[in-house]
Amino acid sequence: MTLVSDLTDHTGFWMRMVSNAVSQEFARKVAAEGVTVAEWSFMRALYDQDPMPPSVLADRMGLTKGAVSKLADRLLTKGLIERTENPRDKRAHRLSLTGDGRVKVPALAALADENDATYFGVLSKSEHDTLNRILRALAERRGLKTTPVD
Amino acid sequence: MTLVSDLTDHTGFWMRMVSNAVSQEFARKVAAEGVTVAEWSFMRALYDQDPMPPSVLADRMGLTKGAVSKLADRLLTKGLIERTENPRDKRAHRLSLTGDGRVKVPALAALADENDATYFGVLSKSEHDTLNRILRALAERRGLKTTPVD
DNA sequence: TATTGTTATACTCTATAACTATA
DNA sequence: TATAGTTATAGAGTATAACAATA
Repeated sequence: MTLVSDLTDHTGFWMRMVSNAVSQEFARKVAAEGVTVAEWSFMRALYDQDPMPPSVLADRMGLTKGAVSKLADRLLTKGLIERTENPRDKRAHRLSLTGDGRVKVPALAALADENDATYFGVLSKSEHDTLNRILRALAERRGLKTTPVD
Repeated sequence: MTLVSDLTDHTGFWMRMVSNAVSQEFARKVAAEGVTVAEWSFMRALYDQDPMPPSVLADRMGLTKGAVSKLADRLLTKGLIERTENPRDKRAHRLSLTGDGRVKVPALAALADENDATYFGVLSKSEHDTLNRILRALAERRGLKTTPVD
């Protein structure tokens, strides 16, 4: 420890380094399927509960309404989701996966599995379990519950 | 584990979530000092070795030359660094901290210390050591050696 | 008036590629 | 021609705020 702490003295530094590497590699993999990581998270959320209003999706993903609108626009252009009006409340919209979108989700999930295995497969079972436990504890302690997308 | 793996099945998901929270909180703290996280990394690198050509800084930080130029422009405007010509090779430039910039580094380092303590202080000593060890091992295994900035 | 969404604007981070000046 | 750096352009991610339509 020098008088002025070094960047590498911080756990946050190493976490950011590893996290960025994992995410960037995953971004490259999903790019081959024509989507970004944020779009994958968006589609994965709809896969479980579909249709869903933009407001709920924003809450789930920890994004603003504006950010969700922008993501939705891109996915609409790609033909992966649909946007329909709610007849009961014409202010409200409903987002859902198209057939193409629904087909794509398992392929993207497989890429996520593969990416995780590549990065964390070098750990022993016990190390991997410990890492998962610590990360979940940290997330819970800070009240994190949204989906990070970058 | 469902047929299609969930986002939360992946260690990468949790790491991204925690890492983003730590980084975003740190970004808010350094914003109060008028700089971004990328600018802090930049200044911290110059604090140790000053002056330094943009090309070396790009290599250290894992950024392109263009990205370094842009960051340098912002720090110049803020009066935190200086850019001078190398008289031996007039293509080459040298970047160094100004007096103001040098004074600011220890304050920013203190914020980094504080941020790390806030987030990881909830872990036991043994957990914290294990986390550090695993993160460094993962970084080393993947050949990571640059400074993440986002 | 309050709420749901979209649109406009802006800024950071980052990359690629064109360009300038010098070697 | 090769190299150091800057500038131009672009796209993702994100936020705030103004706006439109509806309740």
